Amino acid sequence: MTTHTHSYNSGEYIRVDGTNFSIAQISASGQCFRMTEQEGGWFQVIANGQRLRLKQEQPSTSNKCQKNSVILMDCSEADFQTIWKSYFDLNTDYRRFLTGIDPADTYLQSAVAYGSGIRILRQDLWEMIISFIISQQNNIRRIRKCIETICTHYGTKIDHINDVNTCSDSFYLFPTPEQLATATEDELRALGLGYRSRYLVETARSIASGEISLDALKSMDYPSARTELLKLCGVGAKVADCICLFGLHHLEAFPIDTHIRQVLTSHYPDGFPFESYSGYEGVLQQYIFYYDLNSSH
DNA sequence: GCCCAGGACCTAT
DNA sequence: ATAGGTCATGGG
Repeated sequence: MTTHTHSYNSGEYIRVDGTNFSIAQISASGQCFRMTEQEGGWFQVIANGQRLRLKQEQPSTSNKCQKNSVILMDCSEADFQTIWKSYFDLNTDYRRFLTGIDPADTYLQSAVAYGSGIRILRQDLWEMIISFIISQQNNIRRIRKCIETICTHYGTKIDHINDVNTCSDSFYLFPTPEQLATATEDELRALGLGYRSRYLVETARSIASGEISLDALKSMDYPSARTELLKLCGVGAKVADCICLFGLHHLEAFPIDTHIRQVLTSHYPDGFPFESYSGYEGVLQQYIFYYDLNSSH
């Protein structure tokens, strides 16, 4: 992976080469709900207290393999090195997870080939807790909508002024535990959060009060963190595993939702070979999920 | 109208 | 322990 810095009228952007990384696949993989497609092939993600714009350049040759494409990120070299490189988990070589699949497992081979370019992002723990409480018995489109709603009502507004044409451009950060703890159940229900409103209020207060410590969770191994997360209202086995995988980067967490359960029963009637992929089961889970959700096979 | 969407809680056995 | 009913909302 190599980077090059370029400047433009009011800042600089980074060209990243050789990442084996697909923005579109990450965006569609249902792990990062605040990563959205914009016009002209650009995406944006709001994370780490800021907004990043990014775009994948199509390879000029007829080879459309995204592994070798270039990614543009609207940020400084310093921010890329200290923030975004880690956020997108670009220091991890995913080939070691994907090249050792059992050749006889044609379904998993297909899933891994279909989703090559997906990575497990290193997202904010608190944001993952709330996001995946909202995700239960819900579809991705409405999950995104619900999250944007609580961001605009309880999160900090960030204003950007475009010097060229003086049009304002603003976005909202994900609310802090303290900010969300000011919400009432009735407020959230009025905003369309439904029966999950009570879960959000109680969990926000558990975290804001320190009853459950985010820092403590970050220092725990997977089994301990999972057990601790199950104490939160609205967090069951599946949501706890999503939080462990996406918010704590415990790659051995294997969330079993409706899609995964159906794949396991139809393609692995004798059991999924977890032992063969010990330590990174969750990476494969995400490839199976993406494949099942988007390939329409 | 019915069914489903990255399930969890509550209650009754 | 565990099985069944209930919970909001929006789209197909």
